[in-house]
Amino acid sequence: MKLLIVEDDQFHASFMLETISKTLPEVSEITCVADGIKGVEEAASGQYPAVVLDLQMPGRNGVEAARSIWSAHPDTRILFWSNYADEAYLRGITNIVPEMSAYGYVLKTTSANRLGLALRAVLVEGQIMVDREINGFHQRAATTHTALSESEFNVLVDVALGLTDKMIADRRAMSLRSVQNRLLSLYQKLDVEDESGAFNKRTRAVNRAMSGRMLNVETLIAAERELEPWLAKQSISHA
Amino acid sequence: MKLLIVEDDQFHASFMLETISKTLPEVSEITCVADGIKGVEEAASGQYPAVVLDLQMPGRNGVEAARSIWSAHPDTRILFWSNYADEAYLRGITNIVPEMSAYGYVLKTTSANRLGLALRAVLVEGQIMVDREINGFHQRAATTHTALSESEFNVLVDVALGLTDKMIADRRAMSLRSVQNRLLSLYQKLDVEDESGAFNKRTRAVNRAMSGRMLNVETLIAAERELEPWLAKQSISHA
DNA sequence: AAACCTGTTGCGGGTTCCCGCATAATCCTT
DNA sequence: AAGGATTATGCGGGAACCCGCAACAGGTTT
Repeated sequence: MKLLIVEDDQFHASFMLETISKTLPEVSEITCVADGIKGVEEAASGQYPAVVLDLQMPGRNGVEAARSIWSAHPDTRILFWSNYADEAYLRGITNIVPEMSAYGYVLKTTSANRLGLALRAVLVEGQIMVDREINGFHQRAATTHTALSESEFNVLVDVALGLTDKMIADRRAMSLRSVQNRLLSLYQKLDVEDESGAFNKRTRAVNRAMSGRMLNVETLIAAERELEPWLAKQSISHA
Repeated sequence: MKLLIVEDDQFHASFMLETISKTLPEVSEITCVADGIKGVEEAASGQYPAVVLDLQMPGRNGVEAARSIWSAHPDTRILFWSNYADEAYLRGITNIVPEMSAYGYVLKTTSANRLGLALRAVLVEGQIMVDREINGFHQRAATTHTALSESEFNVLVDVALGLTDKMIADRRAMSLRSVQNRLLSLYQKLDVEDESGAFNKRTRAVNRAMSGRMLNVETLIAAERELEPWLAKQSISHA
C-alpha cells in the first residue's frame, strides 16, 4: 500500500514517518510533501489509498485540500491531525466526507500508541475515528446549550463574514425574518445575553463562537472564497 | 548562564534544546517546561536571565506568560517563537516589553542557522530581533493602508469583543462620536468598503482584521479577561 | 384526527449604527 | 506666532438591527 503524508512541520513529519513504518508494515512506500497544494497534486495521481493530512498549513487549508482530494478520488482514506481540538475543523470535515470513505481526526499531542491505533483503524480498516477531546466540544455544547444546527451554522458563518441580514437572506434563500430567527437562536445557544446593554449581539456572537472554538479563521477564509463568486454574480444581476 | 525553555511540543522542545547546546556554549544549565503556567512559576525564582517562550500554548498564552515574567523580573531576555507570523502577537509583545530588556520573535519554520543567530543576538547580546516575515506585515500594511494606531487598535479590540459604541466610549474615555470616528478610519485602513450594501461594516472590519492576522483569538481571549473586572465595576456603579 | 413541535414569513416599533456637516481643541511645521 | 493638519465632540437623519406578536406549513406524537 502506498501512503502520502502532507505536513509542513519537518519534526512532526519525521515522527509520523517513523510511527507509520513501525506500526503499519503493510505500507510499502511513503511519500512526504510539505504543503497542501503539493499534496493535492500528488494525490491527483490516484496512487494513494491512504493520506495523512495536517490541518494547519500555509497556503491551502487542510480541509480544502481534503475536498480536492476527495472530489477526484472519493474512496481515499484520510487521517487528519491537528494542533488544536477545534470544532470548526470537524464540522468542515464531516460536511465534505464522501459516503464510501473513512476519516480520522487526532491531535498532535496524542501518544504514539494512540496515533498508531488511529492509523490502523482509519487507513487500514476504514473506520471513522475522532479524538475524544474534540467530541468533548460537542458534549460540552450539549450541556450548556444545544449544539448548532446546520442552518444556524451557515448563518453564523455569513454573519462572521460581515454580511448584512438581507444579503444572508438572499444567499441562503430565506426571508429576512427567518435569518433573524436563526440569529435569535444563535444568541441563545452562544450565551449572548445583554441585560446591561453593553454588547452588540451580532459581533458578540461572532466573538463567542470564535473563542469557544466553534469557528476559526481558516474556516472563514475558506468561506470567503466561496462567497466571492456569488457576490460577483449578485453585482452583475443588480447592474 | 541558566536558561528556561517553555514549549508544549516535545519535538520542537528537543530541537530547541539541541540547537542551544550546539550554538550557545555559555549556557550552563537548561530547564524545560511544557506550559505557560509552569513557565511563570519556574521563572519566578529569578534564576533565569534568558527564556525561550512558545507563543501557542494551552492554558496561559505566551504573551501573558511574558507579562508575568517581566513584571517580576523586567531584565529577563525572552525569545518568542511561533508557528505563525501574526501581527497581533508582535503588537502584544511590544506593548509590554520593559525598557531594560530584550526580546526576539522568530518563526518555527526558520532554519537552524537563523535560529542560532537569533538565540545569540537576543539572549546573549541583548539585541532586539524580529523575523523578517513578521515585519513584512507592517510594510504590506503601510503600502495599501497605513498601519493601525494605538487607539485605533484598542477600538478594534473592543469592537471585536462585541462591545457597543457607547460602552467603548465609556471604557476608553472618549465621546461616542470619537469612537465612531476611529471606526471610520478603521474601515478605511482595513479596506472595508461597501458600495453594494452587502456588508455590515462592523462585523466585516473584525473579519478583515482577523483574516489579515492583525488580530487573533488569543488576543481576544486575553482582552476579554481584562474587560471583565471593568464590566463588573460598571454594573455596580450603575445599580 | 387532534395536539404539538419546529421552522418560515410578515408587520411594526424601539434601538443602535453609520456618517455628513459643523465647530473646537491639539499638535506639528515653518 | 501663524498656519495647517489631525483629532475630538455635538447634532441629526437614514439605514440596519433586534425582537415581540401573530399567522401558517410540515412533520411527529398520542
